[in-house]
Amino acid sequence: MDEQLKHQIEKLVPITDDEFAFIRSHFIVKNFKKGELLIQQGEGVEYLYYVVSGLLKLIYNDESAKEYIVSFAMEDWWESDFQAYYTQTKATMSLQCIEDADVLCLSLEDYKKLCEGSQKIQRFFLEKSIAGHIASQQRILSFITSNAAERYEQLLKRYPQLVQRVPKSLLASYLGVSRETLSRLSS
Amino acid sequence: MDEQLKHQIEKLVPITDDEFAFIRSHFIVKNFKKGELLIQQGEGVEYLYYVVSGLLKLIYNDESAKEYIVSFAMEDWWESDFQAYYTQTKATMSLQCIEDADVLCLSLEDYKKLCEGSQKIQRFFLEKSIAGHIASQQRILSFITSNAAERYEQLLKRYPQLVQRVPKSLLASYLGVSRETLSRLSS
DNA sequence: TGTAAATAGTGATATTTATCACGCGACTAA
DNA sequence: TTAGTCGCGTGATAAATATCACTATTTACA
Repeated sequence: MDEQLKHQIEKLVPITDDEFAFIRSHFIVKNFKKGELLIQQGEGVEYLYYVVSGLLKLIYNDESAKEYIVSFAMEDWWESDFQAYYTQTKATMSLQCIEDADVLCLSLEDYKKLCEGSQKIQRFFLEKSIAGHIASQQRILSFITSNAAERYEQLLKRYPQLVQRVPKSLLASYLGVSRETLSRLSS
Repeated sequence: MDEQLKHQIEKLVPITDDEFAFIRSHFIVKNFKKGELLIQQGEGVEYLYYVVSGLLKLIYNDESAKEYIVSFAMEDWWESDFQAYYTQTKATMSLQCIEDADVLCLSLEDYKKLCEGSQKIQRFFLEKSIAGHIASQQRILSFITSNAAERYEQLLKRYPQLVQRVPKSLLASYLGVSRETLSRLSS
């Protein structure tokens, strides 16, 4: 678990063992079972999560309780309701476990200490955030330029592992189409 | 112009005059007329841009040269083809001026020097990047949960200034609908 | 192991949106 | 001034997608 986080960081920023020990000391470990909520819409957001293993979904429930998938989070992904986390306001989304998961949790307080204490981890978060922004923009472009069939193709190409692990109804929600329409695309 | 940049930074991170002078020295000023290209799809991306005045559009052209609006950039916005800028690869999008604009330009080399030389500006970029990521996620949510009419409403609420300055055909492209459909919504 | 829930497919139909075609007024540059 | 482009609206029609209803199969778990 520790090795995984260290490796994840070192993909972007080389660090010494001491630096890693400092970084690691700010996280706590948690385990969630399928169906459990890490973040609940309407409540506070305590942590930013790093997924060690398992699979999560970031979802939004509208007034009629209909569920929309904003994002998935698999191994090595960082996830939270960022808006609520950084501003310490109530969550507008929920984060739910869809495969038993081990995660590392970072409170906002520890996040700030960490960034102050380590220029390198701050740079890591900056690069991660930029990568996230670029990925979001790609997904927006997909919505603007492509129909359901094309978006599904792009998803298959981009996250082939995900498609194996997630029911199609969730993929449909992620793509912004009804599950029936997605079902008919395959044929 | 300098005051504007300084104010923009200080919204997130307080800085001294000396620190600002150091930051400012890494930017160069450019001016663009309506229609001019700051970034051209297929070519290199020299700069990250800070918009002092005017209005830009970040666009993607598909094979049939159809144009899609990925983003607008007005006063105080930071814009580029981030993917191409950070990885120094060819642009997959174009950045075009739609109202005469004054911009401050930051090369990748200067960006890196700046981040190394100033912890504060790095934190500024981190916070800006996070904000951008959150905004993108909101827009994605809008695509997943809402139809054209609702997305237009949300745009009106979020960027009322923009709607005044931009032809509806461009707004339609930004919203991912045809101009005809957008036109019919108003009625 | 048995039962309920979850997943997936599909037909029928309604709704939304795209596309093509056209007209009109405003602005612009020769 | 005048032709040309641009922005915008709108009708007719086609295509894409949503919705509702039902079934079959698989999966989870008590």
